[in-house]
Amino acid sequence: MDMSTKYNPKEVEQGKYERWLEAGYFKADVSSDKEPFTVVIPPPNVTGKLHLGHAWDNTLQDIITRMKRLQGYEVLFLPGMDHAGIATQAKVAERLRKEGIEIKDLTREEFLEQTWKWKEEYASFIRESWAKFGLGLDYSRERFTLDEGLSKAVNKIFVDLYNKGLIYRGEYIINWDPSTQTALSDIEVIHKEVEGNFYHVKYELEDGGHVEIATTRPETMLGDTAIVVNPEDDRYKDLIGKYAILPIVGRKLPIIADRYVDMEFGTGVMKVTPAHDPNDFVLGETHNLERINVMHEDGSINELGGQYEGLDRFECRKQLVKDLEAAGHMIKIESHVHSVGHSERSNAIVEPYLSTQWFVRMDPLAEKALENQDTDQAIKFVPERFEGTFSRWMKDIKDWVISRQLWWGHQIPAWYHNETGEIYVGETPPEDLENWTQDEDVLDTWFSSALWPFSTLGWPDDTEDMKKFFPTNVLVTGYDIIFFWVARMIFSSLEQTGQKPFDDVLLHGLVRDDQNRKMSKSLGNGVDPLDVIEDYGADALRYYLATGSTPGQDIKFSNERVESVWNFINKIWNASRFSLINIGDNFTMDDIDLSGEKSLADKWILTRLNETIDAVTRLSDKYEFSEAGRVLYNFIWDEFCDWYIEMAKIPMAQGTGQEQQMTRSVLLYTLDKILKMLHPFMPFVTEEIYQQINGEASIVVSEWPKVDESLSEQSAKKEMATLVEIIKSVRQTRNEVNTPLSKPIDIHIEVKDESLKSRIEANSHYITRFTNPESLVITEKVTLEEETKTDVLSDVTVILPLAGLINFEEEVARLEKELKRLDGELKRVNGKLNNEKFTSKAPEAVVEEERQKRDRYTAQYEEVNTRLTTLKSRL
RNA sequence: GGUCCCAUAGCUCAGUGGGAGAGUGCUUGCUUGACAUGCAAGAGGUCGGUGGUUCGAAACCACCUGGGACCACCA
Repeated sequence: MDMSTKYNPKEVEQGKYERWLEAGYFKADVSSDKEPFTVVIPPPNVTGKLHLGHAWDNTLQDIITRMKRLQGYEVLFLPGMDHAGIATQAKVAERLRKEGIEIKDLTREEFLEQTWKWKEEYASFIRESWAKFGLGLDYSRERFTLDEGLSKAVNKIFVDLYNKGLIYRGEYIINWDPSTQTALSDIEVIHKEVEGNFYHVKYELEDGGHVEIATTRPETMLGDTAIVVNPEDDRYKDLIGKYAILPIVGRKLPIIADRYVDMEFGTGVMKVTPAHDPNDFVLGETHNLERINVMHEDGSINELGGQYEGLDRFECRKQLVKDLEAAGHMIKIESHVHSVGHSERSNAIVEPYLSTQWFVRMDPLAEKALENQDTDQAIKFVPERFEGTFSRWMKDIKDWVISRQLWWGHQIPAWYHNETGEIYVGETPPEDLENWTQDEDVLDTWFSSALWPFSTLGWPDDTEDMKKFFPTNVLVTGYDIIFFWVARMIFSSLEQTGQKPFDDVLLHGLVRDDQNRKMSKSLGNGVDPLDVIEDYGADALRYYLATGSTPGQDIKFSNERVESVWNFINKIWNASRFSLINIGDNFTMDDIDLSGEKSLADKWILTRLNETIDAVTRLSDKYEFSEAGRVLYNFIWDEFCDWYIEMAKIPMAQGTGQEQQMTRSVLLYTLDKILKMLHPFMPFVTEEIYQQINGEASIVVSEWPKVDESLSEQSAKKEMATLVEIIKSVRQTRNEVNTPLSKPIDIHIEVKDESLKSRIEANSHYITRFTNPESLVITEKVTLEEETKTDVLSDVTVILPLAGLINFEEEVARLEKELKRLDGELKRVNGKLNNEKFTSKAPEAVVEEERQKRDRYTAQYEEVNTRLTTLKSRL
């Protein structure tokens, strides 16, 4: 045995991960006949280092897979990373800019070369973090969303969907980020409440008079092509079919009617700008209006903006407002809070923009995904409520813009004929390639992430991995990416493989700081998981993250709690030290023999161990790790350490050889099961202790504990409960009368039941051990003339003669209070039992429990009452 | 506007139909031979409010109050 008195995470963690990898414990064997269990890691972006959210996510995956590995499954925990198109491109561009290089001065190839370098750099940071976290990943199967196999899958799916008519190209209003100059999907746009203005502009009518139109984006009026009112609106009915004049520009705008207009809102008159607003775009389509796009891709005004050409959109707004005011066209400006879309990545204000893009037709895919939830193939969401989040989103989903005007990503497998303009879409380039030009755009990152559970296993090829490890078993991720990722994996997998991508989805929340703010780079409030590991060790961090909240709830990061986990691990460490010291060097797992005569402590702890194994297994299967962790914590600290080990010290100090052997067996047996149950939560320290016991053998590939009913004895629990009650009673009194354990006192225990009396006598050495009596008398009837403290317990009465230490009157008062309490309990219990509705409707077990309580309280009441009477007679 | 989550001890949070719990903090005592990062004893809660369902509600339902998240095209 070589263990310091203090748990040192750095020493413990040193070198373990490398040894696990060398031994190949995490390598999944496709030819194994064991049942497979598969988890794919949610691929982190290669944009930066891993944060606490990753640590949490990965810990849960690792706990699940380590547990399954111990339970005899062929486990595949597959690692990989995401190229993260926009985010990575932006980071690389930023770094280049710092080096004085502008992205537009590079060719596509040159830029990609730089980006691959970046990717390699960050990939190694990420792998270092995974190692620190202790993740049991099969690196032989590591994937990257841009690698060859995955690109093949992406192309195949693009072509398939195109051929099925589920991917199309067209000119529509999309969300445009003028900063990164790319299209964005709806969910990449973050809406924020912004203090803006409502500009009320006067549009003169051709025939005289005017209408008042309110807008929040006056610069878009440069692209107005109509005025619209509600056909039912009496105020404006007459105007329909006439013309208004666009201020400044002077264009004639037809006044049209459409029920879309809300008569109650604003002035009830709306300008229509089909090229710069999604609703106006739809109006433009139904009414066949011209689309005038007045902006360049960088958000500045183009030549169609006349005198404003070249101005940035917000500069143009200012200038236009000035000009409208000068021309007497500005009626009023009201301040107005409204929600404005911002780019998730660049935070630039998103411009609704007319643009030619590629889209996925969502309705048929969404329908399939929703229908699947009504079959026996339904995906189980944990917690359940997120299935609602998923289906609500799927139900009114819009088509998905998948093209991005970037370089870093999967270039769209579409080619345009240089002369005819004909489109070719295929997995391989057209044969006469010199006549064709490939689409410059790449696909949305999430298009490839959506294929992750099967593209990583070799799909579309009919690989052995696909056959063995797909569908995967559980996907663990944050609820914040249900739309981005989970939903898209589900419809993609159902469409492409005909199977669900995973059986279960376990959703966790977000990591927040101590002020309950989301941890983010911009706030600078992020906590680096590697710093936490440096201070407390990976095992403490993992246990904290796994048990710090329930599924779907956010976690408020607390250093204090991680520290208290460190204390717990230190406790485990020292309990193991005790065990190892006491079993000695020559006793091993093979020497465990539980067939001989066991002490009460042995029987009790083995019974409780069985119950703990059962509970931890059950709770973990339901992903209730905080409960499983609590059960383990209580068993280990409160029962194994505080009671069993203390009791085991007796035979170890003064028992016979046989008794010592049994104690060694039970100690080691229990410790072994404890370590195995803890291992998924804290892999490093459990491995260290396991190897202290077993030498080279690794706990990683050991076996999950099983309940052994032959070791359970329910009666031991009851006997133990009585002993604990007696011991606690004495301790309590010792505290009250300020008599430390070092000072022996006389203890009398009155037991009316003969068989209970003999059982307590047989175990009196435990009472002696914990209470340090001068004399211990266990008898049927105690009669003492001196002053006593009397504690009436469930089955026995503890009487301590404490002449001079306790006050007669106080003792009487205490007993009276006790009598009153028992009286209250009795009234409550009798109230229930006398209620016919209770006895007839409540389950028999519950009624029986109440009856037993009544009997116990009655006996206690009588006992206390007798004592009290005696005591009073002496006053 | 719609949907969802949260409200339990000073603090952080478990507990989802039959005895109000843990960690931490606080009080008191203890150099007990694994651990003072520990041991023992203790104080501290009308489980946000109101009403309902039930023999029985912290838990289930409705409404209300307060906090938070997400979704949504209101010019």
